Amino acid sequence: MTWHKDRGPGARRGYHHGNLREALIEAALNLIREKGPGGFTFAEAARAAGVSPAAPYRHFRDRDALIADVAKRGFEAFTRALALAWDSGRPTPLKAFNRLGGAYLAFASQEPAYFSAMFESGLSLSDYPEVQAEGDRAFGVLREACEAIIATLPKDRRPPPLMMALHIWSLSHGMAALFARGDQARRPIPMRAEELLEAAVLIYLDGLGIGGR
Amino acid sequence: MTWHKDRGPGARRGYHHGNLREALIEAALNLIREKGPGGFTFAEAARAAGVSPAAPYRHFRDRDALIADVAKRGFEAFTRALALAWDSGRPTPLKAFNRLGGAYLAFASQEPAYFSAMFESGLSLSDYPEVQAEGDRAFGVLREACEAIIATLPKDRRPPPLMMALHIWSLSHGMAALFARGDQARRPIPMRAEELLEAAVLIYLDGLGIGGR
DNA sequence: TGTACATCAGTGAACGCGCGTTCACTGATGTAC
DNA sequence: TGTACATCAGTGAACGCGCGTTCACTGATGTAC
Repeated sequence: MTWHKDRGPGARRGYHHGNLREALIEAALNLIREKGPGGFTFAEAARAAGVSPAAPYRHFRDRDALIADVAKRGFEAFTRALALAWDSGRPTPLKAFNRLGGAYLAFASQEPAYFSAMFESGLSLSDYPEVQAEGDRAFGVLREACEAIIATLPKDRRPPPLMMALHIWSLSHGMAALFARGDQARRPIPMRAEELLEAAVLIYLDGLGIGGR
Repeated sequence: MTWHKDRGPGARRGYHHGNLREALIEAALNLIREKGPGGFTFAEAARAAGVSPAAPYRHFRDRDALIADVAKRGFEAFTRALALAWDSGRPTPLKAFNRLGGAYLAFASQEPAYFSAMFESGLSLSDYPEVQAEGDRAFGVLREACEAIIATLPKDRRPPPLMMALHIWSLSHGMAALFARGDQARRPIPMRAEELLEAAVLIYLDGLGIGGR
């Protein structure tokens, strides 16, 4: 057992932190979770990481750059969660599709800090193309799923995949942002958001002529 | 023409502002529009209104109280816009329903400051019940519209109105927040958000067995 | 119609605070030979 | 394997700034009689 290999998360080695970049991001997530994306400061993140207020500048150009990094990581985690839920459409596209919606809501609920950094931080996406790119990858999972669903329809009744994907995204996102988010801005409703979304998706798919009655 | 009656908006009478409360709200809207709900300060609102930094305390307990008032007014305007679009379901519930969706998107696009104060300011709704109440009234318009649509269905195929209203709200809100908002957080898509929403609503209604093919 | 007075809605100076950022610096780490 | 040196990733003190909030105050307005 040596000092160097066995320190836990957040422990300090001495003069050099060793993992400051990660520690700052972790601190940012905690602060955003508690106070929203507005109530997070560079200085406080430094303090939480146990480091002088000048240290973060070795890793991030400024406050926005840190938030952008958080948003990017959020989208990476989001993409993983969605892809895991979709699981290439197994066992059936329809079942997998419903899992996908559930995963969207679960992410908003369990990772409110990521969620608000990704969607409500006010970052200009054009200033941070790498964030946008990760967001596009997450959307790609959704679109892929829509394409698989569409493929089960006869050729003359297939809707444009982009349109369908944007519909499903809007529906899921609206529900997540209004009723499923994991912070105090959640609006209470007398039912489970997962079931609400599932019902909406069923009706929508029915409207497309899929599954059903 | 007297000095007292003819001053324009924002003009000062002298020692007493005469309309400070309104001026502060107007200033807050401008600041939120430019910098988001986080980038708005009590002090700057006072400056914009041409008044000392202590003056706002005569009208608002603190910064949050001002934002809450902005959100409340936003919901009032929103309710009016939705009710106007719905127009009691004239000439037909279906046509009016589509106008309603358009009005939702138009509000997000034309009033981004209200929109973000209402939905993204991080206010705890339970701390400001009057904001929640106004939000509920806006939702009431949507629900009323859904009930009118549902009434056109045979009795044995009517979905629960609350469920349908929450579906439509989620769909509209997601689209507004992602693709139709009037600020820099809007995500560009290669089609008009209004048409995208209209298509989604048609498919959804079709799934309910309304209108159609 | 005047006058005295209460109330209202501002002023402006002051406070303590935390933030973002910079600077010259220094301890720790990595590498060339 | 040592040693010299370059580079990296921190320190800590300092700065100017704007914020929120308070305070005793005062000018303007409204009202009772």
